[in-house]
Parts: sequence; C-alpha cells; structure tokens
Amino acid sequence: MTKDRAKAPATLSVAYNSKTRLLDAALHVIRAKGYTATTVEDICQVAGVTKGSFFHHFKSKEALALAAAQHFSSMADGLFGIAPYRSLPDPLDRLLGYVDFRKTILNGALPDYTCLLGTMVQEVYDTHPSIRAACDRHISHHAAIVEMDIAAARDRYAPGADWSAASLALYMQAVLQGAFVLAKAKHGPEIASDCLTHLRRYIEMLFSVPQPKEQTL
Amino acid sequence: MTKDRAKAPATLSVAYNSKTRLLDAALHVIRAKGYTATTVEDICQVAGVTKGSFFHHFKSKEALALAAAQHFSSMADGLFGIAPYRSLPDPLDRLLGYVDFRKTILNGALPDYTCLLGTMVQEVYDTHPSIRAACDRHISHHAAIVEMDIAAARDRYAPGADWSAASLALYMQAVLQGAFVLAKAKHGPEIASDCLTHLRRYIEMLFSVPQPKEQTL
DNA sequence: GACGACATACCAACTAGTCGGTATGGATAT
DNA sequence: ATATCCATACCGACTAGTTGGTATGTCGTC
Repeated sequence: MTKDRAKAPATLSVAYNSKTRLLDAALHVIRAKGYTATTVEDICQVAGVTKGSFFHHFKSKEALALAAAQHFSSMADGLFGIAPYRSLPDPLDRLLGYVDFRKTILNGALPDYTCLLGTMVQEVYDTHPSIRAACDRHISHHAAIVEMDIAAARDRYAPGADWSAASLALYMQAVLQGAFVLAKAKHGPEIASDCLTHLRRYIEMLFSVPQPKEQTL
Repeated sequence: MTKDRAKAPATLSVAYNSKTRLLDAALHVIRAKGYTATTVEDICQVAGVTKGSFFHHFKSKEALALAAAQHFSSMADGLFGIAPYRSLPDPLDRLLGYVDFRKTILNGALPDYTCLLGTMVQEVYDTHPSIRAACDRHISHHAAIVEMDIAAARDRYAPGADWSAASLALYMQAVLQGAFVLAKAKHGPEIASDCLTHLRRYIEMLFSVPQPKEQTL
C-alpha cells in the first residue's frame, strides 16, 4: 500500500504542504464524524502524514480545531467573495443572490457542504470554551458580511422596518445551520434546499418585493 | 461522600428506577457534551448507579442513545400536549402559540432547553446509522404534530398558498435547530429568541394576518 | 552545523464492555 | 410459618483496545 498524497487544489500556487493538508483533512473528517470522534490519526491518515508531523505543526488537537475553524472561515470568505451574485448592483439582488447561491452549493456528500463551525460548536460549546469562541467569531464574521447587503437593502426598500439588519443576518445563519441539521437527519440536501426556499420567501416578503423578481441564477 | 439519589420528578408516581434515572442522566449529559464525548461512566455518575447496572439495562452505549431519543421524544409529546396554547380554538392561534411557547421555554442552562435529537444527529449521522434514523423519525414525528395545525390554518386562511404544510413544519424545526446552534455559539438563549421572533413574523406574513393578532401568552 | 520538517516508537490515561458475584422479593411447596 | 427456588436488579474489579501527546532520531537545505 503506497501512501499517495493528493495533488493540491488547482487554483492554489503555493506549496500544498503538510500543514495545509492537515487543515483540509480536518475540515473533511470533522464535518463527517464530529470533533470528538475524530482522532488525530484519522486526520493524519487522510492527510497522508504521520503523527509526528501533526504535532510538529499543531501543539494539540484543540489547536488544530482553532486553526481549522480559521481555515474554514477564510475559504468561505474566498468562495462568497468571488461568487457571481456579488457583482449585482442592487443590494436586495445580492441578498437574494446569496440565498440562491447557497442553494446551488448544496452538492456532493454531506461533509462537502455542511458547516464546520456549526458542527463543532454544537458538540464542544461547554467543554472547549476557546473553540466555542472561535466558532462564534467566525459565524458572526460571516453574518456581518451578509449584514452589509441587508442594511443597504433595508435603507433602500424598507427603511422603517421593525427588525434590524444584524438580527436578520443572524437569523439567516440560523436557518442555514438548522437546514444542515435536518439534511444530516434526512441524509440528503433536499430538505436544506426547501428551507432556503422558505428563507427566500421571507426575505422577499420583508422587502415586499413589488413584482416578484425573476431569478435565473 | 454519600451517594444521594435525586428524587423523582413530582408529577410521576411510578418508581423512579435506575433505568429512568439513566435515561434522564443521558438526556442531560449528552446535550451538554455531545454523544461521543459522553462516557458511560459520566452517565452512571450523574444517575448515581454503577456500570454494572448500566449494562444490565442497556446492551450498549448506542442502545442507550436510541432509548434516550425515544425518552426525549415522549417527554416532548407530553410537554407540548398539555401546553396552554393547545386549547385555543383557531388553528393559526395554535400555530403562533406553539412558536410563542417555544420561546417561553428557553430558560435555564443550555442543556435544559436544547434538542437532544439535533445534537446527536449532527455528530453521528454518518457513523451511527441507527441513531441517525431514530433522530430523523422523532424530529419528523414532532414536525407532523405541528403540521396538523399548519394544515388546518392553511385550509382556513391561505388555501391557495404555494407552500405545503409539511414543508413549513420542517422549516420551523430547522429554524429551531439552527437557533439552538447559535445559542450554543453565543452561550445564551437571547439569539434563539430573536430567531423565533423572525419565524413568527414569517408565519404571520404567510397567512397575511389582517390586523396583527395580539399575543398575551 | 544549525534548523525546520518530518518520521518512528512509545507511554500513560482513558473507555466500552465483560464477568463473577451479591441482594432482594415474590412464588411455591411443605 | 418457614424453607427453597429463581428471576431481576445491581455491584465493581478487570480487560483489551484506543487516544492524545512525547521523546528521540533522520534528512535535506541554507
């Protein structure tokens, strides 16, 4: 049995070194098995490195979790930063585009599209305070990015609304997290897609879209 | 150090035997630490019984998880079955009453009001198929109960709506699950309460409540 | 030749599950 | 009434395997 190391993702020109490989492996394995059930050797095996290498790069399993959360957040920033809907001129279009885009990326196996942060924080919120804080920080960061479009859309289309942009941004994240929980329970993304349809309808109603915007994304 | 066994919950007149104590302990510990991180001895210690007793009543840790899921589901049936909003005559009032009631029970520590099923399924959906199936079954059962009021309200107030009662029922459960995830990340129930406010507004809009119903629950 | 990046061997602590044994209470026979 | 029997409930020491983490060594490069 030869240990064949996978190639680096195409777009990255930097060296696909052991540290990055460990982070990518952690992303996948933790989303599949949860944090506690994931062993250091699981991650090493998927990454194709040894335990010695693991503890050379990370001082503990918990330190890896913190780094993996950061890694996941950075990847999300990249993904949503370059998504097509970002270039729409209207903030409400961008907001609805975000929901639609999240629907389109519900592909592949469950560990490919679920959220590492939600998975980890649900397990360890009481036992690993630093992981909980990191997950909170990264989720709130992502919500804050969405919140910018919400705030702009609110100013333009619903200036007197009795809800805040921040509150809606977090609600949207809650719907996503809950959609992932149900997707796991039902072993497929269909239910998550249905949830996003409801979320989109809610947003449309909040902004009382005059003629229902057509979406061809 | 004397091992003092806690008294049985007041309303129950049946013997508070070791098996029930183990199930109650499992409910609490698993919601606090997750399934994998919870050890059999953790549960035994909280229940005040020994490991010998544990394996006398449950053939494995996984068997306990299945029984705990059933136990949790039964307790939920009881709680929501006798809740005050159940006796409201109008199905839409019952539906909104459900949301309001869920908001009122967001009290105490996180393991007291979060959902055992959502917590477990997120961890073990891929590694313990039987637990995944049980969580799916119990969540769907609870959704089906809510769905009855949704269907009645839909018939009365929104017969031509382009969403199904079943779909909305599951969406509501997704919002709840997501609200719990964020509550854990932020270490408090406030965010969950905010999410339920958004959910309530969505339901009101779906049924286009003519004059906003006043709620005094 | 010093340093970073690994690899190998190893350990102490922990964990699910086992196993032989004890306590208790009800049924039945005498 | 008492002795016998038996099933159920329960106990806690033990085991086999796993886990996070460490100690030490090797190899290539600057």
